[in-house]
Amino acid sequence: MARFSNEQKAMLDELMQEKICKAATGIIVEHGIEKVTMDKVAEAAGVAKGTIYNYFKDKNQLLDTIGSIVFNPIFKRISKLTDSNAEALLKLEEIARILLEAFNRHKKLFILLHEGRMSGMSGKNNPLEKRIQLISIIEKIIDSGIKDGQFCTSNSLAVAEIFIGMIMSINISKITAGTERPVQEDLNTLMTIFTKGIQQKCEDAKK
Amino acid sequence: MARFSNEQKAMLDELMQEKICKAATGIIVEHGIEKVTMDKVAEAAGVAKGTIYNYFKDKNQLLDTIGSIVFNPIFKRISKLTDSNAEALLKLEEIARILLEAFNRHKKLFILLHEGRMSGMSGKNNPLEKRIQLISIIEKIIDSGIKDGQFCTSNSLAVAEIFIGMIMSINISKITAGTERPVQEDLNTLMTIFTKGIQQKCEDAKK
Amino acid sequence: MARFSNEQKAMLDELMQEKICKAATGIIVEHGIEKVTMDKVAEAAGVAKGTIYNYFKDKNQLLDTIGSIVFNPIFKRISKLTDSNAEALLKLEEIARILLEAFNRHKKLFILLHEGRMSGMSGKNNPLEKRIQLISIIEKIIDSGIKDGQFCTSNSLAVAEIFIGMIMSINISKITAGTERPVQEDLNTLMTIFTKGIQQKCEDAKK
Amino acid sequence: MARFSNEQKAMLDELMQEKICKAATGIIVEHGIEKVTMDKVAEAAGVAKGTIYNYFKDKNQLLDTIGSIVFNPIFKRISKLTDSNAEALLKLEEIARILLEAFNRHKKLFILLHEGRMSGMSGKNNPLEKRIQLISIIEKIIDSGIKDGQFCTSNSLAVAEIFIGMIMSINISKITAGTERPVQEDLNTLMTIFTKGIQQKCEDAKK
DNA sequence: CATGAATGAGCTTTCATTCAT
DNA sequence: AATGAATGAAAGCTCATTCAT
Repeated sequence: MARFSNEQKAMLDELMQEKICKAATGIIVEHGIEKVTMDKVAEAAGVAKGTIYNYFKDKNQLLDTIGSIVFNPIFKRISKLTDSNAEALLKLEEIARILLEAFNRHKKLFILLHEGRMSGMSGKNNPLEKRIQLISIIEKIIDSGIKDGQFCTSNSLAVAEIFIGMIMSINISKITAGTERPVQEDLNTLMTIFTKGIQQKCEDAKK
Repeated sequence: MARFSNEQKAMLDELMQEKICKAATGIIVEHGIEKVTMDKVAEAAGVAKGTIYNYFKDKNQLLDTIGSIVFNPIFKRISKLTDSNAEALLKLEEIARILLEAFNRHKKLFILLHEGRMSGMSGKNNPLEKRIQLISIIEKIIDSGIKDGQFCTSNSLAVAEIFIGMIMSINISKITAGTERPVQEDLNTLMTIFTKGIQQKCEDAKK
Repeated sequence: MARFSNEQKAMLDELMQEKICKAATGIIVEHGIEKVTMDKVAEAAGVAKGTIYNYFKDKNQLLDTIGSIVFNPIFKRISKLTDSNAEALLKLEEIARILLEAFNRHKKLFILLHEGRMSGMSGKNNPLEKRIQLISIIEKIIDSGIKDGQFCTSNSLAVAEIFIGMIMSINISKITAGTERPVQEDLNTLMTIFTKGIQQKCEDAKK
Repeated sequence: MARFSNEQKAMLDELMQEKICKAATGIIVEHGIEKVTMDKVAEAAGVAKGTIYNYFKDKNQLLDTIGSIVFNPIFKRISKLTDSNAEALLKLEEIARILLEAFNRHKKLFILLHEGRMSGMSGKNNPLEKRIQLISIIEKIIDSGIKDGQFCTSNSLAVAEIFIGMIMSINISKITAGTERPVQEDLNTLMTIFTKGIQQKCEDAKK
């Protein structure tokens, strides 16, 4: 391979990583993460077992990478969003949209990640860790909405947890029950409930 | 062993099953499901490894049974509830309470089950399967609420999915983020949002 | 195996350990320690691979045990000797005899151990560690011989190292070159050289 | 590559072999022979893994060559010595000096070789084989010393084995126990014991 | 010739399951 | 029924060697 430039090599590397990740992802989606063995990944990817280890330090790193593929774009989009000065409710709607759309892209993999089944995944890409990050982001948005007088709730953390649950549950059902609805429809249903629920005037709550 | 009547035998059998399940559950809760080995279960239960196989076909059946121990009482309570003629909103609140309380009782075990980490769990006790059952029950309650003019939504299934997601997300956070709030508080937060969200007049929705 | 008493069980355990150790030793002797694999040990011992792990925590412990089998009796005999109040030269001769005889019992294994090829062997049974212990014991005997006016040397440690080297070298040759001489003859040759070398009067040394 | 003459090519080959051997030796000395992998050798030598195979048939041949690098100069010096007509005792002293000094030069590498840990080393450079050669040379010197009336022993082979053992044991201790003494001091201790031991008058032996 | 990605045999270890007692 | 020693398939990982470029 001495004939390839660094650039080309990097591309080939990436291609290989992608091939292996796709193979592993396929197994996860098809049979669950606990059925992922390096042998099967190798076979599915059409490479030798040893080859995987040329691209990933070990099984954990492979699974981590798969996690990153799902999570990184999501968090990048959400980061951009939170930095903007859109109003709170719009931000929340956008987060919901991002998560619903991301699901549509990654399908079954997404729910497995969300469910925390990726026990092999270490620290920074641990799905449960990601979930906590997400909730924290949402909590802050809700807090800012309260400050602006848009929302009224005495427990923004619980509300954030609830909000993320609403979204994820829709995603989970799309897999486990095979429900098929356009993202926009789900987004409307979800935001209608949430908006009404949280936008009430605080006086109402006191009654 | 002709000394024992069939009845007595059945009782002994049940006792033994319980002993083994408790041992296994202890390990799950203490160290996570992936650390459950038949050796450890046997040791914790104070029986020989082979003995477990006299009461459970295999490891999967053992894990299944543990799943049942958590889910059965929940579904029994919910069944009773749905058969009653309480009004829809009250039924939903009661389901939320049952699930939030069940979690408090079973703690870590519950979330492991919910998360679907119980890879060994087959069909009928598969947590995801249970989730679908639950959603179906909730959907029917919502439908009846719509018929009664209490609720207004064009997609009762999606709303049911959202409702279950709200509850489960709170439970998940109690483990993963260690949040500690009284069940009643969470129930209030949750029902406030949901009630406002769904109780809207249908005219509002049409606008 | 519930029918066996603890005593009988212990005996069977010991027999099994012995069987496995012998199998492993055979491979070491025949092909060298680096060719020892758990597969081959299992096959040679006529048991399944997993069975070995019922008797030894891991490969290291197996190799350690083999080391102990050789070293423990030697050190037990030598301990008894050093505790006695025999005169220094006699003690040394006895140590030489013990080591030469031990070799005859353990043949090729012994030299491999001595040579430190047992890289897999951990701490306490590391052959090189044992060698150091041995040298330390001999050094003390020489020191006591000096105090008694029997020996004259300015560096008892170096002499101890030399003494052990003489013995071991004879043993090594018995394997590598296949020399066959009665232990007593080698002992005579060895002690003649060593005695004359060290028993010189100190005045001689000063000249 | 027609630009290089055969001679030049041979020189380049040798340079390359040296570079690779040095890299491998460095790893052996630094981390032990069991840590030598072709990857690491290639990296340390600054060549590609495949390149090594252009200069060495396989890993064994590489290790063999390293052995030669240590042993060849030793045997060359010893050869010269035996061909001379110095008297026997002087020859032996010189051999001891050569081996003690060689050790000081090659340190850890030397002992690894001596210990036979170089499992990969085949026939002619097998350290144990070298040891046999060495003993044979020493035996002949002793025999000539007997003929000259200098030495008196009934078993020159055993004495040769003992002599080599004395030297090697000192070397081994320098590594394993970290003893540090000047070569000359060890040489004195060693030769004093050996000389007195073997120079005895034969009448003494007969008593 | 040099390269280094790909290979796959081979390693140690785990553990669900069986079955003689 | 109860036992637990024996089993061996299967896992993750390493590394000497090959070979297309």
